[in-house]
Amino acid sequence: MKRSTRLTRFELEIMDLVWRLGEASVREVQEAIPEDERPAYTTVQTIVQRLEQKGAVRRTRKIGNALMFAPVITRKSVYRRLIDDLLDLFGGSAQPVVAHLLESGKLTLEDIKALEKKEEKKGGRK
Amino acid sequence: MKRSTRLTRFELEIMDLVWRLGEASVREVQEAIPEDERPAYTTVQTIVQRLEQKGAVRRTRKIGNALMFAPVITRKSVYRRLIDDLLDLFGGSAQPVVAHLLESGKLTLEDIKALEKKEEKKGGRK
DNA sequence: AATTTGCTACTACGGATGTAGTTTACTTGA
DNA sequence: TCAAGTAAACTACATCCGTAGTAGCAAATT
Repeated sequence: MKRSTRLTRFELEIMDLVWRLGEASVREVQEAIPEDERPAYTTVQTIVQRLEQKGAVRRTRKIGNALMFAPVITRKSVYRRLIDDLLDLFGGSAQPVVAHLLESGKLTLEDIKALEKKEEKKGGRK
Repeated sequence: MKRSTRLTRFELEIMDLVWRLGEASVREVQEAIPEDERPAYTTVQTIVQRLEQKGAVRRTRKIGNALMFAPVITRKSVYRRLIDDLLDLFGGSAQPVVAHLLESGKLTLEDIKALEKKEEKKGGRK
């Protein structure tokens, strides 16, 4: 399987919107960005084009004279890539990452317990 | 406190070496890179210079005609920044990150149990 | 002292990224 | 049908990053 492309921060933000909207025009994506940080229409357009080149979204149809775009890659695959990249930086070990999360209070023991349960359930079959 | 600078992948790799060496010349850093992926001396030099500009390392002294460099920022602060950045992409929640780690087998329940213990010990005081 | 060696400083350059203006083409309302 | 409004395409551009060459100075060696 082809290794999913690496997306930049901004591309990620746009992808997030496309994922949420399911299918959207450039204009719709742009207007989904909070007004106080909304970039120019053409900026969003450029990013969407780049996402298209990277195979992250595709054109679905045309409404009026606007093209509609839909996601091609899944949130999961992108997230996995992000995490894998981070792990590489940490020498491949996940433990320090979790340790940091705990330390900074971003993750609580309760969170972990909840996840454990979920994981245990899944663990058996597979 | 000033927000620590964002380092690139390559800068991170170089920092890793500086941290490990404690104090080192550009040449020493370069030669600490595995031969098969060792970049040109001047490439490493450029990165070290950029790290210096970013305030990540500083010149300590001169040995012969070579400058020595030492880390200014800590591994911990950089790691924290990396993780915080990742969390931002995930909307600030750590849970999906850990869920992914578990799912991909990068993290086992044993790892978590070990971390839990460590954290519980620390948890009380603080 | 003169030559060689090694290091620093400076310069360069292509591709990626964030940001957006301009031109062209299509749609739709009057 | 013709103008007004949008949207797509194309072009632009500064900055960052990875990568490295070159010039010049300092140190060591003969």
